Amino acid sequence: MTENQPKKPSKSDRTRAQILEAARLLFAEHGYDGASIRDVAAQASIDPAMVIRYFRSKDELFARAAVVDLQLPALRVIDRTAIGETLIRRFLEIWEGPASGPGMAILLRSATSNEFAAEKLRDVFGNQVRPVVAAVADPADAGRRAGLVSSQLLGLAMCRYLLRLPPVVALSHDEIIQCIGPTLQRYAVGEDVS
Amino acid sequence: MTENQPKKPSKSDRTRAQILEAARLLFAEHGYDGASIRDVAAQASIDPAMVIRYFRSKDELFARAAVVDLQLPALRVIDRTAIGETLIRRFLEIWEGPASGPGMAILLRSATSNEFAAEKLRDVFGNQVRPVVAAVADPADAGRRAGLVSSQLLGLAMCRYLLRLPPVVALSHDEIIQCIGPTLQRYAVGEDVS
DNA sequence: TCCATTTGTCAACGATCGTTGACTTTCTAA
DNA sequence: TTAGAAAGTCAACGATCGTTGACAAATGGA
Repeated sequence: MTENQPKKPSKSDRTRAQILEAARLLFAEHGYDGASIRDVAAQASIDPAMVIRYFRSKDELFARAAVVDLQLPALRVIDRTAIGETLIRRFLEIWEGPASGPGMAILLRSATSNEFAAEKLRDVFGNQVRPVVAAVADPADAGRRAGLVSSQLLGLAMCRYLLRLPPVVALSHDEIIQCIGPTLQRYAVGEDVS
Repeated sequence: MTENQPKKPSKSDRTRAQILEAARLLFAEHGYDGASIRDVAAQASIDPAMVIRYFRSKDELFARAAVVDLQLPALRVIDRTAIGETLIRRFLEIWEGPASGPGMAILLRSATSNEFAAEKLRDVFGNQVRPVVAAVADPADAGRRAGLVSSQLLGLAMCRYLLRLPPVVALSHDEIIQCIGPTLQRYAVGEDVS
């Protein structure tokens, strides 16, 4: 036994990983409807039947592929004077950093026409974004404030990564931080946001 | 001849209008892929073949349905101290007013997985939003400023009308104007937006 | 009234989709 | 070495899709 994992070093769930990686790539690029199981199989150089064998259905495959962890809890101990800049910096890491996967792209790409993706995306902002805002603002306002923050971040993602609006794509990281950061700051802790 | 139109008072392009209305409703609700020609035909209480007869293909039907006129040119003569509030008020009229159709919803619903819709949406913000911003700001910055404005407006539309994020849905018109207006104001003419 | 154009109906086509089951190959443990 | 499980291959199913063409009904001007 070449043990390093808990129980199974297991030979070919590398196939499983290949399928999942191919699925995440294609779902992020073309959405739930636009990426067929046959496309995923071809991308993974494998038989379409194997996709169903490893994941029971396309829905289940999508559910496995659309996993998002923004890793925001670490921001709970942040000073409220820099929450806006911190949020937008984390946003750029999530979308363009090497570590984070295409989870958010997968959700956002399909959320407009797939109710499961939409619900999952609502969960992300309800369970991951909102707690962070609640930690720096009056918890009674956290809902609205997190919603405002989400509207700006989601719109930026739409314009820059999905719609690829040229002037938004052209923005440098510093420009984004300088332009969007203050907006998020105001949404999160601004006093004029009733 | 009961002439009022140029040539044809024409009896049954009311059918044509019925089909188009049904298509706009379903495209706005379920997107390009989610609304089939058979669905549109059923919604219009008509045979699926008629949809193809009146519009040559589903693509052409979508192109006819996805027509958007934000009617922003009237804003060219606006004082730059209230451009933010003016924009967000117009936004609410477009999305919730009785006159405006579901054109924007149609585009936004499909733009993430349909390249034609994406290109059309880029056109809207390039040919309709950008000129307005260019009229109140340095034309050299108009591209970036219009992009920022678009990111906020598009994100708000996503959260409120498509994703239906509860805290964003719950916002009143006055709250939206109070929260989003200053953001748009800063994006459009703010001095710290390089 | 009659004929031609328009308008609508119906069934089917080819393609693609998710999914299934039978089959063969490969690997592993006794 | 050999039996059995695991991994992979293949063809096909039923459903849905956009689209087409043949045909019937309705309409309207001569």
